[in-house]
Amino acid sequence: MVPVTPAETATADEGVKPLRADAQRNYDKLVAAAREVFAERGAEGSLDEIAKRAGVGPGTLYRHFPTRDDLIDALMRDWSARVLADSEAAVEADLPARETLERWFTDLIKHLTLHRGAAAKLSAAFDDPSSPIYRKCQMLADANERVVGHLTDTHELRDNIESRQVMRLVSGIATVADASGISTEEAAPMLGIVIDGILRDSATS
Amino acid sequence: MVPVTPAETATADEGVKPLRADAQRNYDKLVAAAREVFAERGAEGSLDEIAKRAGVGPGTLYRHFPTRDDLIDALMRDWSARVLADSEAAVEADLPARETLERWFTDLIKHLTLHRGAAAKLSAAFDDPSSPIYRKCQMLADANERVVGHLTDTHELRDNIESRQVMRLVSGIATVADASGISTEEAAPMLGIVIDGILRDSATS
DNA sequence: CGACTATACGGAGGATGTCTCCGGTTAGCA
DNA sequence: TGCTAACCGGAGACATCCTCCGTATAGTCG
Repeated sequence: MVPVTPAETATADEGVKPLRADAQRNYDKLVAAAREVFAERGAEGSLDEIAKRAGVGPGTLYRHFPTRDDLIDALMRDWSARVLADSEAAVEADLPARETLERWFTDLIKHLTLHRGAAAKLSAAFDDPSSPIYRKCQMLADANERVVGHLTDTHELRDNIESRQVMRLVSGIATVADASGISTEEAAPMLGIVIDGILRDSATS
Repeated sequence: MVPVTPAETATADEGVKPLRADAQRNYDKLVAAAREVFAERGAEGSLDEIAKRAGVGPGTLYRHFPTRDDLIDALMRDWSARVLADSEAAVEADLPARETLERWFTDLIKHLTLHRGAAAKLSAAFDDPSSPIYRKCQMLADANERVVGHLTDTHELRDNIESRQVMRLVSGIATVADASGISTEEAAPMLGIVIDGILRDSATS
């Protein structure tokens, strides 16, 4: 089990005391248990269950993670890096605009549906700076801006397309797909409409 | 307080016994209380609180409405009629395609965000025939099909646009707008993208 | 009108989940 | 080895969902 400290999460790495050995152990066990439970039961899985499965009291869980979102935030550590990588890959592949978008949006939805209920949580936190996962939303928005911005620079998108709105739109698709249990492939037609809606010269089918 | 019986909800009106007078009274009080609580606290408001506010025991609530969605269904009685009317009005206004869609989508979002959390519930029930509000989703889908189908008939949309997908897409926008607390006006750019994505000759801005 | 019965009421209480408080424990250090 | 700040853990207060069943009453029939 790779030790993962809160320090790694913090933006400014200064001033964050290292955890005591036992605290670090429990922290890691909690994150692992949370990953399990959220995978099984979705983002609304029981927190006491997570504590129990980590072999730890509820108090310990709440000390490390005051809110549910703090816990979700913690288990999205490496997630950010993957999102970033995918957005860069999409730009660098240098495919035609349509394919770039198809690829990136598919990735985006994959990341948004990390587990059941995740898409809804991310969507909700998108405009709420006080949310513990707000930072993750910004990551997503930045990654999306990288791809959309690139296509804007090459004049392949209509004028006045804001990446923020595109981000919201795709979040919406992910949320609906997640909530109604339809697969990523089944969501493709919706992505197609959005792509047609932002591409400049989108040949009338 | 206008008496509203479950009979009015049922599709087939045969075989539904009329309620006893006291039962009818409680039914109405529960619907009124639910309307209040859902308006205040959203679709996740406490059911016990609704019972209490109706001056009725929890048992009575659960007898009339086995699930939360049955209750939500009940207080959307006249809602269906309004949705229907708006879709017909949109078609009959006979405006240019873009304006027709702008108008209809705005109405649609208004109906989907009946109260906080409603959009998410409707989105989730869209593909779940066992849900008590599935029927309401079909209403919505039919109304949307009326508008989108009309524009398809007049060849104003791209080929292969399925009204079902459009419906999902707009539900997604409504869900995100609701969850992140952005207003209907702020959602307009997203609707614009969708409209551009389905209109045949959508001039590149 | 009085009695009978199907129907409906209501609230006590079990099950589950969230979150806190504080007496007891232990890691790290001198 | 002993001290202390940091940490643990679980009892329990509180909220919410939902059920069960003894009690009450509306509607009906003689």
